[in-house]
Amino acid sequence: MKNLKLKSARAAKDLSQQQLAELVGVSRQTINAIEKGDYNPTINLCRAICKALDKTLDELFWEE
Amino acid sequence: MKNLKLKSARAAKDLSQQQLAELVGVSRQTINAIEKGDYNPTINLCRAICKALDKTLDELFWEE
DNA sequence: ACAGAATGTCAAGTATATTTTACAAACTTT
DNA sequence: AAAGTTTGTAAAATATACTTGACATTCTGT
Repeated sequence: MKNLKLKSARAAKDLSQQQLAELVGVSRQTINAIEKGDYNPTINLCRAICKALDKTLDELFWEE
Repeated sequence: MKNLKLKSARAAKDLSQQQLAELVGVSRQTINAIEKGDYNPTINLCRAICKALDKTLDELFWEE
């Protein structure tokens, strides 16, 4: 399922997928795929994304 | 670095690595490696572990 | 001390996360 | 409307998460 929390946290910082990708050291397609929701990133990448966006794991990656 | 929060949360539920592995559907070696800290699990596995141990991502997998 | 369970670790294989290249669609600005 | 940027998506290659099997070590109970 789509990760809209990530998408909106990124928007709140006015970053493009490309810019976030560079900040965390992955490709733009990886960020796109995570937002699109059809995959399963590693915890290290999730942590890097959280730090870049000033959020926690629970805020961006928890789901019931 | 070692994940002692996971190790102690597992101990608190009185589960062996083997039992936790079965609960979340991975091998015992995978749980062992995560606790040992020398690798980088996927977020889906982290979420499954959290649910099995009644913890959140921030509680078990956040690090400064 | 012995037996059984739990843990640590290693090597070789398989599954899948991530990259690279590339192109099309949508949105923004001039 | 044209040009530039952002996003969506796909296929092939590479890196790495995870499995399987096996053995040694430590811990627990009898």
